[in-house]
Amino acid sequence: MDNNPSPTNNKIVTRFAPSPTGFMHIGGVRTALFAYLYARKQGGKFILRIEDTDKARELAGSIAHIQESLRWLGISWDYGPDKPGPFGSCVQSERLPSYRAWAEKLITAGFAYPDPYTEEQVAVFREQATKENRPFLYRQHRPSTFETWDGTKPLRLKAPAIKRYHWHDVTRGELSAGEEMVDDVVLIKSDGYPTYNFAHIIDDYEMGVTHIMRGDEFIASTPKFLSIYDALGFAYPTFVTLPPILRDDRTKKLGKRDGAKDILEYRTEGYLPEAMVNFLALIGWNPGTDQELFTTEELIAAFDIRKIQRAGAAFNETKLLWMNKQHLLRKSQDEQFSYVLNALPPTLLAQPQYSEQRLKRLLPTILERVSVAVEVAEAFAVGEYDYVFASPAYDQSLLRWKNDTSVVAVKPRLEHAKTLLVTADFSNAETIKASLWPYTDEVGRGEILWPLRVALSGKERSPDPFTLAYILGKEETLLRIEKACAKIGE
RNA sequence: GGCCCUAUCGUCUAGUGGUUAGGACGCAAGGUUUUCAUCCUUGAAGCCGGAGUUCGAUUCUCCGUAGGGUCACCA
Repeated sequence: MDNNPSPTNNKIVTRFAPSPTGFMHIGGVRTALFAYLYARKQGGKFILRIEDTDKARELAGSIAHIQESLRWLGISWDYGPDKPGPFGSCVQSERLPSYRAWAEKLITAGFAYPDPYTEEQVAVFREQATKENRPFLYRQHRPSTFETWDGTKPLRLKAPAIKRYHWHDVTRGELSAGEEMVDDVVLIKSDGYPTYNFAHIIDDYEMGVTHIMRGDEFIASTPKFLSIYDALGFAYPTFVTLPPILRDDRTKKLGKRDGAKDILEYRTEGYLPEAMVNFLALIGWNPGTDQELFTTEELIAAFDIRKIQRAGAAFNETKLLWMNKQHLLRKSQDEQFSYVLNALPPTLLAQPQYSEQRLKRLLPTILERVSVAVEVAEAFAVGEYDYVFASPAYDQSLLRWKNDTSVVAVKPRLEHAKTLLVTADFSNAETIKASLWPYTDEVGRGEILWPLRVALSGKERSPDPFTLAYILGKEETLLRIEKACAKIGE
């Protein structure tokens, strides 16, 4: 139970325990994040444990990939595959003697026995149960006498009690499940590796894990776990069930088979790790206030497991985009500049008018139109900013303001604007605007601002002419107006 | 099929035995001294259904309904 734990309680230990079977997606990362946030909030420890007890499903490179994913997000671990703890390795395949020792104790105590059946025989039992529409229970076939375990057969738990189990869950309250959920589960497989059921309990015990955060798919099997705790004589840890993350359409849980992306793909697309962390924290948790934008430090300070949601939540990429933009806008100018620069095609630097200064002046314009780096790349790929780094080529009829009958009418206005700009102060868009403003009042706003903007950008849609003039600088601005005027004369 | 979990705008969510049910994303309209974008304002949009308890239920209870999970020598 979570009885208002002290913020300096060093005894809090949480863990994230993935199996190295591929990349990490949103769901796994969110579980890791909550365990991390809680440990940091409580001043406790966070362990990254690798559950590699299924050799068949293991995928080479997964461990490194998982670590890279967490590091990208700033989720740091106190003990992990690269940092053993006082309890030894954080990789289950390196902890086999420990599982073996506990298994022997259970055998001695009469709580474990070798499975006398072949896999085929057990499969027949299971098919029979399925055919009869009842849950499969191995213990209904438990042998009356136990053989000696030679390590070649699966070792099973002899469930210490066939009963309804009750337990407390921080987010779900009082839970229970009937005896049909209690069974003689496999503890050690015939290949000598422990099952998840057994190994995670031994590890959590030996590593001093106090709070277990995990998805709600584990609620159903909790009675099986509790039987094992009881047989081993371990006290139960605190259970914290996390709500599932659902697909966009809410039809099912987000999973790898249903298009869940590798979390590192978001990095490739240019999402900021702090935005991703902020976003994930708010799926299934809330601070109880209206605050939505958090730094990771703020999340740690605000995190409270009692505010974890019960219901499943859909993953909504549109809001992630918005959140990324908010975090991007809060970055320093230097950080924003390198962010944008990294997203740009290398060919841009070869553009005739490219300069760092011009790109820097363009920066606010870019950032107010995109949310993430891939959109920056896309904007440049479709030529949205071509005019900034090369003289625009365009149809002169575009220069005509809608109130003018002919494009010729705008020429004298552009020429006058040019004379005003010759003496204008170009230190920013506002000063440029000030020099032009009286004249726009005189001839009409659209009458001069539209053709001026088109003369500078060549585009139907673009930033305002003052901003454009500032980005281009005085020399280039005057040159482009001149060119536009010349074009009208043709 | 058994067992278990869940249910507030389209989405993420706040909230209470009596509230005009609040915020955010998205959407729509208007405005911010031309267009696009930004920004601001406004708006549409919700308590799954039925009983019960109660003076009063979105809130508590029960029954439905819907969705999800689970019943491996996977985790």
